[in-house]
Amino acid sequence: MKNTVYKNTDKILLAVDCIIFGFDGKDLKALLVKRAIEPEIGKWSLMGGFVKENESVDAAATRVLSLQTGLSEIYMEQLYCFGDVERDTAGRVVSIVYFALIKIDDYSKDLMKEHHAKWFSLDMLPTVVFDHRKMIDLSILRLQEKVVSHPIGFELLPAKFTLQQLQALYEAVYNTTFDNRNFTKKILSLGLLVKLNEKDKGSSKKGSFLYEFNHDQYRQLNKEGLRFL
Amino acid sequence: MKNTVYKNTDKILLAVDCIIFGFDGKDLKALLVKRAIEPEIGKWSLMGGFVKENESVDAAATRVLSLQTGLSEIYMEQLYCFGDVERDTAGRVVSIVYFALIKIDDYSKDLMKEHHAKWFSLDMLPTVVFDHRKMIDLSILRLQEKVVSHPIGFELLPAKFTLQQLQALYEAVYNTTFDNRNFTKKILSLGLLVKLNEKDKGSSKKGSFLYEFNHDQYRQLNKEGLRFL
DNA sequence: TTTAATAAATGTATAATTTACATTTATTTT
DNA sequence: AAAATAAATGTAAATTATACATTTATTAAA
Repeated sequence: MKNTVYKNTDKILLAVDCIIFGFDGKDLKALLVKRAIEPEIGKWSLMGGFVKENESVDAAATRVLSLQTGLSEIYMEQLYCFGDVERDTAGRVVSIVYFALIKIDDYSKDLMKEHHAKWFSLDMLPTVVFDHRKMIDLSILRLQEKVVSHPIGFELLPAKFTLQQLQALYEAVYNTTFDNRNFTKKILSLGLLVKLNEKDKGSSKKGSFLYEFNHDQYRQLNKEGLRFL
Repeated sequence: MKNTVYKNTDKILLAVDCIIFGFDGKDLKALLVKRAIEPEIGKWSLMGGFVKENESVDAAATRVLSLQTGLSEIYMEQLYCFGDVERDTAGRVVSIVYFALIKIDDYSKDLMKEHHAKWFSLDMLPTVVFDHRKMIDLSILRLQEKVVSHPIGFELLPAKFTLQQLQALYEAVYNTTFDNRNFTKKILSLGLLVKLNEKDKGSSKKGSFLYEFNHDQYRQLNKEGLRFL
């Protein structure tokens, strides 16, 4: 496509950066990579790339994510456009940031090595390039807002999980603790969970029952705009 | 600033579009203008303009808004980046959309004529260019989310207003009706409003008391993340 | 085989919040 | 003085949220 009509206007480099959250059963983590190009090569960074002229911004984000994680069909949404003139020290680049939620085990160790990627707990993040810290901070806020009305456990937990894991996830997101009786009561009352006839024996002698999400009910609640905690 | 490092990447035209909401005491309205350039010249459109190479995206939005409405220091936030390849029929243009809230009377009739602008009730919107309808729809959703936790009355109502006006605003945003006893109770319990010793006699023989926002309490609640209705 | 150890599962009473609902009040006009 | 009009106001019932401790299932050790 040619810009036949809009003459003499300033074209700008457009990038996408992706912040990827995962949950290891205990902590919320963000996936960072060692930056592969100058400037700041080798420093920790969000996954990013440039938007091509014939590519939608969404497609660019999907491409970057897929290229670096090997994952597709993951939960992703646009977060914010960072557009300060001096945000990238090497030139004018406006960045559209996306945030994604993945099941931490879906991301293969091989790809991790290949792209020099590493999971960091949110309270142990290293220094990152440019304005990426601002991006991460904003994404954590967005995640918290999101969680209020969207059952994100879906995206971050394995298909079968225990109530303990689910509660730990919510506690990690909100950085707080909940009374487990009240938490269980509330979550179960939503009809979102299906109790399985299977136990996870990993963490106790008694074992704890595994649950699955009820996808239909999830979609229903998403539409109606439920309110979680 | 020169892009000295990033070679051979695709630069893209960046635009900002602004959706401006106002409230006339009865309906929520959006401010549209007749598009001043080709293509689609003369059609209804959001206010927009191109981002300059040496200008932040935020600054571009502020500039566009200020240029066309004469207003500064108005409530504005970034909404979303629309980045489909074919969204603008005349070339590749990625648009960052902002949404703004203004007091409807602050926008002078003269400027309105000068820029061929017009307020439209949200349920009587005309056909608009490109993907502006999607932008408007998304902004209405955002406004509703916003209202849950932010006292936007501030931005949309005159400094002195009646409880009736405030309730009408919330009813317009949510497109519903509230019981006026419960609404009053709830709003007053937040300590957000200051009752004045003045009445507005415009709408009844008895007249209704005017209120002001308590700015300190507003900021406080904003920080704590209150929950409205 | 009994006992000890461990984490999972569960219930109830109280407090807080939300909802539903109709009458009285202040003022102006006739 | 009476009628008309919209504003202002309270209470009881239902729902939801909170605080809080014991019992249960299972395994490992005695």
